[in-house]
Amino acid sequence: MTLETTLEFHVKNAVASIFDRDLDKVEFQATRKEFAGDITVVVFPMLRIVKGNPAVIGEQIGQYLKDNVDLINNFNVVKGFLNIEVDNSYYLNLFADIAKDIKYGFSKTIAKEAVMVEYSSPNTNKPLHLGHVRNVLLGYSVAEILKAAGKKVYKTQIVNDRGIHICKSMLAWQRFGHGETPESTGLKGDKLVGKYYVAYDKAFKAEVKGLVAKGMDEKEAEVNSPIFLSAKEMLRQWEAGNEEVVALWKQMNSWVYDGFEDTYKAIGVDFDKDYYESDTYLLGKEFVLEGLKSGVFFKKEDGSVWCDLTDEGLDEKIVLRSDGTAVYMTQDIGTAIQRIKDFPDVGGMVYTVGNEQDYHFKVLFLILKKLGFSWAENLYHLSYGMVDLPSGKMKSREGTVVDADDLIDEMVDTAKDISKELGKLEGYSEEEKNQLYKVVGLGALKYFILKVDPKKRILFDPKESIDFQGNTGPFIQYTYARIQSILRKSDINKGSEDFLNIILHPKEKQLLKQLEQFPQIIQNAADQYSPALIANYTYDLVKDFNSFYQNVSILGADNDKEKAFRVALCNAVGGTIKNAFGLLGIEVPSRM
RNA sequence: GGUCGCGUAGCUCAGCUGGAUAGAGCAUCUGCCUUCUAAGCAGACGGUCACAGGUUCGAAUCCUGUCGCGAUCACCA
Repeated sequence: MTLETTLEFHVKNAVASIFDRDLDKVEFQATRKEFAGDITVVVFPMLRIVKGNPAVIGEQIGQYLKDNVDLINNFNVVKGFLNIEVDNSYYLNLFADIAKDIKYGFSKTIAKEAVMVEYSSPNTNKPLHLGHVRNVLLGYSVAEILKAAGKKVYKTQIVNDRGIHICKSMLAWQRFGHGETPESTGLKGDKLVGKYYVAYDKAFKAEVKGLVAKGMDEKEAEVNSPIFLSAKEMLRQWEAGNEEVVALWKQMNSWVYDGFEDTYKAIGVDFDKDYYESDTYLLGKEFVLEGLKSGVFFKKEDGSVWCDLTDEGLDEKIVLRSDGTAVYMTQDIGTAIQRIKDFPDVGGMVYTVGNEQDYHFKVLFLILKKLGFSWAENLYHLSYGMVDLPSGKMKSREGTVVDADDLIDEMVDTAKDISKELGKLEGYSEEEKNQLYKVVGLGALKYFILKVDPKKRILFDPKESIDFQGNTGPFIQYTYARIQSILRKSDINKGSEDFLNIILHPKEKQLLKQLEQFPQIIQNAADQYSPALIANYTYDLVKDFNSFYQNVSILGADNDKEKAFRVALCNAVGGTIKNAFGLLGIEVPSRM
């Protein structure tokens, strides 16, 4: 039972006993630090039930609690706020439970019904950039948070492997590539393919320019450019199953997948199952035709198929072109259905996709409901804000992207520079050092992105480096390393000590209050699909720890019992940092 | 134009379903390494919570309108 539920019970009793009235709810908040007390009851909302002066009512309730509840030592009333001082024994009992639980805060049960979390939906014509990094970090973290909150989770990605975009790269490679491969060039596969996507665009623009010079209208020139027509023809051949085209498609996509795999590995994320649009768009078409029969969709004169959403306040939406080919919506319908076929225990899905697609997912979910799938009630679009540069949106074709691999390398280099300057790694092997630089560099990057509310856009200025001080990943990692150092030096065995009559230092009590909140924070983060809540909580915890660390001597405590308690407290805080960061996909170092 | 989102310190961000004098970090300035890692601690400076109304005992938070920024409204994905 939490402190609030216990107190709620007693406050209700107090009101019943003093005023002969029944309260349906008691409102709590943390006591502001300028007042004495640990938790505060807000009296104002009670005035509807109990008439009178809030200060007087608070006084009466406070006195009742002090007289009747062992847990409560003292109280004071400021305006309508009843500040309650809770006996140390409550916090020490709480600590006894926390200390022996290595997964403190995590749900002890796992739901039978699973949720599938989709994150990352890359196109196979270019490398991953900072926008993908945010997507991947968010999705991975939310998946971990849901697990910690007791959900069964499958992680998945959807690879957009078919369409005109990849044909453009293929065509350019055929024309200008001279048979280049990742092996022959030493380039990562995705980088090589991306290079030809850019090459295509360059050739395309040159052709358009030429046509415009000959007097053609620009729009017309774009549609009639020979290289664009060739790309379209290649797509037609692909859909017709032309062997040579399909072979090239497989070849170039496999290069890209190898490249993606390296990047995912560097970031430290994985998937339980990959889906490819080339595998699911046909299933989507099937269900569109079925929906046409059942009246969910209708056909226009030109043969295109639509869904009428005007009753829901939206427009009509196309689900199949007049030539019978699939659109984006078609394959998303197919992919969703395929996933439930593959994993029958999935009862809902989370789509981690940028907020530019809010409308698309609104429509997709409505359509799936109309098709009558029960799981369609439990779909959630984890919509996140774009990552923009000072110059505006990132554009692959114009080369204004922050490449994922480059960014990771830069972060690791920065970590290395700072670490060397500080020179605290005596005795570490080169390999251990390099491993540490990665942990810290990635920690800085991941925390930088995850600490902000997912729905807000992020402005990333490549000229300003990501901080390693203050509210950052490295600061938290550093605190963890400090704790490990203490644990290494302490000769205490962290057995089940009895700490119940320790006299708590205010800094210790503050830490225990902070630890108390962790389980609820995990639940909130899961309910709101927000890693930012975990990040901010961890920062608050770490700030409190550092204040404790700097103001209270741990290994120099007055007696062994106190020392043992402080070491155990360090251990609990360290474990919580590690677990919380695990939810963000961030590792913690034992030294730094 | 319709719809959706955002607007908090010079900069980057917190602020839970309304509660006390709106909090952190960075930057600037002060102190603190003969004691457990100074990527730290303690402190100073910095605010008309875009603006105007409304609801309420009480509004950064809820409602309406205005302004600004962004996204979206394709037989693109």
